[in-house]
Amino acid sequence: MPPITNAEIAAALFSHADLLELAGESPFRARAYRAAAESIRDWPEPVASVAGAAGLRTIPGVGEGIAAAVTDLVSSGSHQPFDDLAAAIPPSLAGILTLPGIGAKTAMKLHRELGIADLADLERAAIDGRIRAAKGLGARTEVTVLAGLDALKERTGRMPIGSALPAARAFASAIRALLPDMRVEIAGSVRRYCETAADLDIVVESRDHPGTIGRIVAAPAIGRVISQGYDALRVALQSGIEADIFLATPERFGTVLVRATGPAVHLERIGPLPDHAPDEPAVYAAAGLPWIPPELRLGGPEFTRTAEIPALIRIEDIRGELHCHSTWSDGAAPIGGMAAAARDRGYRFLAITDHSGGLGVANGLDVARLTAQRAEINAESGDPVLLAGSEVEVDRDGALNFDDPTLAALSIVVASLHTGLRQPRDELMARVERVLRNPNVDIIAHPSGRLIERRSPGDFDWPRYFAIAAETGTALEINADPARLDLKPAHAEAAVAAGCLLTINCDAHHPGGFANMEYGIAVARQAWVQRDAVINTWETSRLLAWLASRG
DNA sequence: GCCGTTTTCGGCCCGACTGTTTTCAGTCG
Repeated sequence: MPPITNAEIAAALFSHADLLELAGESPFRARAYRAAAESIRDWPEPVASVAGAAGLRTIPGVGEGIAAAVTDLVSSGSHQPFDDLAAAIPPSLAGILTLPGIGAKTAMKLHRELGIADLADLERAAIDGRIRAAKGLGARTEVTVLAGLDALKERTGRMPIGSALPAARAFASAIRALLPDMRVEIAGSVRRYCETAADLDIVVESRDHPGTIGRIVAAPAIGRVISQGYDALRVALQSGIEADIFLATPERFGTVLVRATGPAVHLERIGPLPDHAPDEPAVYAAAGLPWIPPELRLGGPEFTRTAEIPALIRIEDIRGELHCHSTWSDGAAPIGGMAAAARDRGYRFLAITDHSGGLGVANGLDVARLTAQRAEINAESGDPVLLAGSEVEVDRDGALNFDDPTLAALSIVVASLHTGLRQPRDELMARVERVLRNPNVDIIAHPSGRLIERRSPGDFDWPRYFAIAAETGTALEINADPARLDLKPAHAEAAVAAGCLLTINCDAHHPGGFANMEYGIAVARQAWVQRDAVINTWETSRLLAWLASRG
């Protein structure tokens, strides 16, 4: 029997966490299992080969209890307390917890009173109108369930780029360490900065394919080999992520890299690829084309708009960020720490925009704390220039958390809708219009409210949204958090075409959060955005003048 | 169940909204 992989251990812990939640155990206990599961899934080496409980406990989130469970799972594939709970509550029931509005209590009620054990049972019950038979549940719950099931069916099951790209980089580094003199490049949808990826693709330079494959399969990050050919290999990593590895001789590395990067619609437009091109520019040159950056390979506009490519925004154009958080609200670092991180990136300005009081869970600021914070911001060094701001919560009626004099006293105001995103279109649009028409509001953050693969965007009337934003001069954000990527490329392109200004921000909650800028830049480039439309590429003086000209 | 050095217990996200009640439990961000 092959040793259990990190992904399999993590799956057992995740499943137990769900069952603990259903069983009504302490939510902190369930959370502890999930935290340990994530740590183990992402551990760079096989946890099965980590020796002893003491070794296991060096993994963050793994303590005495979970180390014992993992030891059992490694030695026998099972752990008695897990099996006992799974016998009492069907693990498939956890599937219905993914529906918005259905929590552990409701799930158990549905199980006990209606015999529901999985999503399919629940769907039938909702369609038949049987959910209302359960005490405390009504017709509205049936609607919620059916809407949730619809949203679930739209999920792709792919991993977000924010997980896929770091995983690809880590795996590519591991291969480079085994093959120090060979080129190793990430390819596929990850290289193209697609918002989700099904798997990883890696191209490895090789002069001796059997020998190269022999060295790669020894990588500790690999959980098992799925299939193996002469010049290709498909593996499942310890994390459960699957990866295709393509071998290429130096003479045809470019050909293989272009093909492995795709997508098919782009390759079709290029036509037959040369058999032997050592690098990508040679492939494109053979087709009479300039080299096309991977994120622009979409199968259409990159062939007709080649002249625009050099003018597209680049990450070096970004001069600062206009949306970040500190320990004053839900950030992990004090203002000075965030400023230092921005300084390290060469930024000239940084807006501190902690949450307003309306978002209680995020330790939002009231007016008194906002005033105190402004004093702290003003006491900072001035490199980068700090702007005292706020991420102000928009209430369900479109009112902002702070009154106009308070907003006017801030250097920058970022408005956000975090709640009520499922309102009908006319209510949502009325809220947004009220916010856009407030002259104190400079930026709308993550305009659609979507969370990729987790929450659908609000049902906004986008042409109208962009028309009003263009009229009021309010900048719309491309939120670079890979869980959001909001605006998405099509909307960012439409916004600029309508005359809107944009800003690309990481919404950083800790100093490392600024590293997400590359994702936001990729979105902007996919939207064919040029630098000048993005206000945080502007010189500090121009940005300050723009802010001063507003409310 | 995990964590930490103002630790070996007490905290860990907590307040608003929703749908169902008839005064509130459950869910979510």
